[in-house]
Amino acid sequence: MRLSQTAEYALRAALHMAEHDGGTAIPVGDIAKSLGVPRNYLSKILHQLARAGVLVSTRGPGGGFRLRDSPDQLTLAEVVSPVDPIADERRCLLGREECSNINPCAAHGRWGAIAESMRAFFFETTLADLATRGGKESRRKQAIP
Amino acid sequence: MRLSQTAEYALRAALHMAEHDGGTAIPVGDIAKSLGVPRNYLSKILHQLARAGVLVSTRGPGGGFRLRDSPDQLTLAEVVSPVDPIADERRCLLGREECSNINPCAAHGRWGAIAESMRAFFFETTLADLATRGGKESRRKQAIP
DNA sequence: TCTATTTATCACATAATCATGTTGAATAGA
DNA sequence: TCTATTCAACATGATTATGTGATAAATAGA
Repeated sequence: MRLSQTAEYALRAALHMAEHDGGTAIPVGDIAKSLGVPRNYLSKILHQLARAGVLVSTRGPGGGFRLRDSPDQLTLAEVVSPVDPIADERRCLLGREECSNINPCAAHGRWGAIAESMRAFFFETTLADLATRGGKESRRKQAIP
Repeated sequence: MRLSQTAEYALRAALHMAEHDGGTAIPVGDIAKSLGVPRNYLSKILHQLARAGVLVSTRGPGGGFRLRDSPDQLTLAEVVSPVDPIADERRCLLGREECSNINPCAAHGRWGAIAESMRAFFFETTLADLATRGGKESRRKQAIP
């Protein structure tokens, strides 16, 4: 009942880039060392994010990965979804086919509210919101007060 | 970001038993057929629940599984935890060591509220609350309005 | 051009999850 | 006691998640 390891790495790496944002690319090795996560594995994850358009990769000396957009324009959902199917369609906690929005099961309403708040958190929160570096912590919308 | 397949099976099976409660044991085969899940796999899951004290198993003709307690005395957490570590300690969404309740990261507070509501849902909701069969839908506490 | 740096990609290794099949043990009832 | 029923236990396989290592490709700069 939590983020996959992969998604967690992706999020922490993106956050690290947001916090050390300078428009300059950061090598995988540096990020891996900072976060204390396996280098090669992180490399693959960042590559996935690059293919998804969340990051930009540059090869060769001075290369590395950087965020495609500014941190206040990237939601957690955008970072996580390429590696972990977040907020999927079936809102029903149980896998019941007979349960839908039209004919909801008892869990539907009560769990639905929680699922919705989770969805909102991932889709409304930006990297800038979570970055610890002081300064311009602009945020988009605020679903959770 | 959802229950494991195993936990979902456990929950659905327990719910099925709550809805067909008569103090009588139900064979795995019947439950598996009703839920449309693999029989042998469900058997192992129910066995785990029995060892955890959530279910009682009876062998031989007329045997099967039944709930140890009445549905309004069994929380979702009790059913799910034997097969899926739910609501674990680390409240921090990211795996940051430097993040604790004393020195929280930016995600901490906002995500913490959601994590807490999830925890409450699993620990305060009983099988009776989710059982669709009409009648005595007694509930313990109501954390989520 | 040559070299150092860095991502991209491929091939595995390992463990967990998900699932199936088979056999053994217990038990109710004839 | 015999038999059908049912859980218990074990072995095994498939798939996915997680992680490692080696090599190829790109590129900046001397």
